[in-house]
Amino acid sequence: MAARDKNRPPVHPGEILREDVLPGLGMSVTKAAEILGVTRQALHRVLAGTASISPEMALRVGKFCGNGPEVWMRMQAAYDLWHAEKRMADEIAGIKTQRAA
Amino acid sequence: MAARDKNRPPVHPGEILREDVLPGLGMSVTKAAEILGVTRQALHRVLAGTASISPEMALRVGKFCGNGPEVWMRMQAAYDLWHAEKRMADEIAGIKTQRAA
DNA sequence: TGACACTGTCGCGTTATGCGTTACATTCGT
DNA sequence: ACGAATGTAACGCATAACGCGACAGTGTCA
Repeated sequence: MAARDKNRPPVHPGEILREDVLPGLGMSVTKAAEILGVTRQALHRVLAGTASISPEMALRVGKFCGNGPEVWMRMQAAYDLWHAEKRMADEIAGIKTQRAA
Repeated sequence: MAARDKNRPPVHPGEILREDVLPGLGMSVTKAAEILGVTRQALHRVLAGTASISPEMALRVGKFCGNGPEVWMRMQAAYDLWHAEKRMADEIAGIKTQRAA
């Protein structure tokens, strides 16, 4: 496993779709969107990183690729978490970890 | 690992908080919410299952418990996925898995 | 009994987001 | 040049997390 640098943002799931999955299948965005049952714009938003992988989208893409939805959910969670962590760093630091009595 | 029955819905993360975490610490909902930096109502919504664990909430609870946000993210993702899968079963079944050329 | 804290809910407003729809400009292959 | 695919943008809709205020029920303690 090539662990990613923790100081660098994780790749957006759409990046994988755009750069690996679709080229690997030799499939256009329009055609993929049609198969997925969403509009090409909705898929494009995911590819461009302006929309997240929703649970619904993860199910679609997971079935489309054959690797299941969990992979895409994990990628999205890692992405969301990294950005939220960066944004809330100060506030989180102020929360004291509790100890069991 | 005690794998859960796939036909039964996964536990909501709030259930763990309510039944294990808070009792283990002997802490009230009001006090916990205060430490987390959210309103007691917001925390209650999570405990009651009427709100999900957002990435922000996962960070708070993860720091609060000391086990990190990933556990809570995974629980929420499993919960969301199970319900979405149930809801979209027919539509997902209609998506054909693609084969690399 | 009365004062007080905790809890479960409800409603409202704010903000954010995924998705569909329509529309427009650009690029590319034939 | 024509058509297909693409990248964007704007609008509306539905959903959802959160804070805030309010109210009722419960339990505890002086």
